[in-house]
Amino acid sequence: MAYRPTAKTEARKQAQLKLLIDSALTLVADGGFAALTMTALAERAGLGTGTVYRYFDSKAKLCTEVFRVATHKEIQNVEHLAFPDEPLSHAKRLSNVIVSFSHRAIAGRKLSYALIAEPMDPQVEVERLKYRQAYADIFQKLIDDGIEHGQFPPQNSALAAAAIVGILAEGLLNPIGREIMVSEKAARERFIVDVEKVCLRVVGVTLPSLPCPQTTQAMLSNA
Amino acid sequence: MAYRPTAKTEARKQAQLKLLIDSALTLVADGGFAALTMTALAERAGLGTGTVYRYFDSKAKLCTEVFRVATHKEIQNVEHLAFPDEPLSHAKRLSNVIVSFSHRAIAGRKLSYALIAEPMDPQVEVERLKYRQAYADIFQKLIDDGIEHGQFPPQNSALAAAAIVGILAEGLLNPIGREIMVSEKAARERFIVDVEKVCLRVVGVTLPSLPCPQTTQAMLSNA
DNA sequence: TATAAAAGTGAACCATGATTCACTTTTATG
DNA sequence: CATAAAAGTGAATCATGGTTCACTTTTATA
Repeated sequence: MAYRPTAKTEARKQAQLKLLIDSALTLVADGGFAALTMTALAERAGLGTGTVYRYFDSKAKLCTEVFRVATHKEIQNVEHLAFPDEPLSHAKRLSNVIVSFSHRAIAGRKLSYALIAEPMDPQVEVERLKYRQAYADIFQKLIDDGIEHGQFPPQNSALAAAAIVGILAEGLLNPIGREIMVSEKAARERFIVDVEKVCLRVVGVTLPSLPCPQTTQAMLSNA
Repeated sequence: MAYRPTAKTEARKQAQLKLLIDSALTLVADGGFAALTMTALAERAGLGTGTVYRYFDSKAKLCTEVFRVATHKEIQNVEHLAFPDEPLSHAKRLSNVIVSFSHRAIAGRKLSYALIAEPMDPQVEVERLKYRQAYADIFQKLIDDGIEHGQFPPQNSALAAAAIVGILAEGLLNPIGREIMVSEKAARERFIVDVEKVCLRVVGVTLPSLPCPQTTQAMLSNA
């Protein structure tokens, strides 16, 4: 004798959820997480503030979800490049990941920055750490694999992985990197090649074009 | 016939200013910038909230100043190690900087984190970028100098410098690094040595203990 | 169409923390 | 001491933005 949820209403609910998340992503992509307020979101989605709370218990939950969604694709992409279907050298795979990450970061500058570096509530901060860690984990697996196969020298792979994440974050998202991002295509490409070189050097791979002088213990002594 | 500021009152004013900055540093050092509220500061310094405003126009000004003070010493230290009075190899100087930075970061974990990574007002964020850039500038000068003297291979020194900053930030201040920081002294020392190695590899210096297999173009091809 | 469940609403409420200001206290001189 | 300038005060105010809730609208059934 009364109302019952049905396929159609369920679909609508999903659609609304998607609308909210998409709206939230848009807000973040052009104003960072700072621009993601409950009221702004409601307005952008053409809903009332209260309605947002039908879909997300709290702002923290919302941020977390938005973060998760934005992140998922990136991680997937990197994972796939790091462990592709066809056989590829470890160095090449690492290089593919770096280059792809760089291009994507350039394409979605503001969002990339928000995901990897922008200030947020501590509760959401946890998500960012997970995000960075997800990258680091993939890098570490790749490096460990490379070491086993004699492609990379033995090393602290966890640190090397973190280092690469740090380089990507600092190199691409700091003011210099951000300037490069909006510069000419050729300059950007050159820059990305340099980022690639640096990351490869981190794991102990030196490209032929970049001679690597052997350093003796003497050079490190205090003399 | 009236009041005139004198040496004694001036001294008192300076003392109050110092008291405020010291109190602010204490707050930041153990609760991060989040703990630095005007009221908390006033209370810690044993003054009224209004009084704080006699010394700092606004919270932003306060934060900026606190940041500047906290930063100054660190930068000085790094600068001096990068360009010391006695002659030292470039690799050794770089290594000294890394190690010293690491030790200091470990000693003042929370403060280091706050300075290099913690969320703040956009206005103050500018200061943090300057801080990171000040490090990067020193590294870059050192690298350029090293390249000129044939100690480091030619490379994008600006990027390499940013990379080192990124590594220090990510390597020492991310969860893994922070865990290491509170671990046993021996583990910490080992970790710092690894950080040192990674940073040296970034600029193209490979330590004898870490063989660097030559990579051929073939290894990077898609085959 | 009558009904009940769910979705939608936005003004009101609340929490936090910066900022102000009318007032008190301290200080240096005549 | 009388006075004026400066320093100190903290309750009151403001701004921002998350959260709630009494109410309206929509929807699916009998």
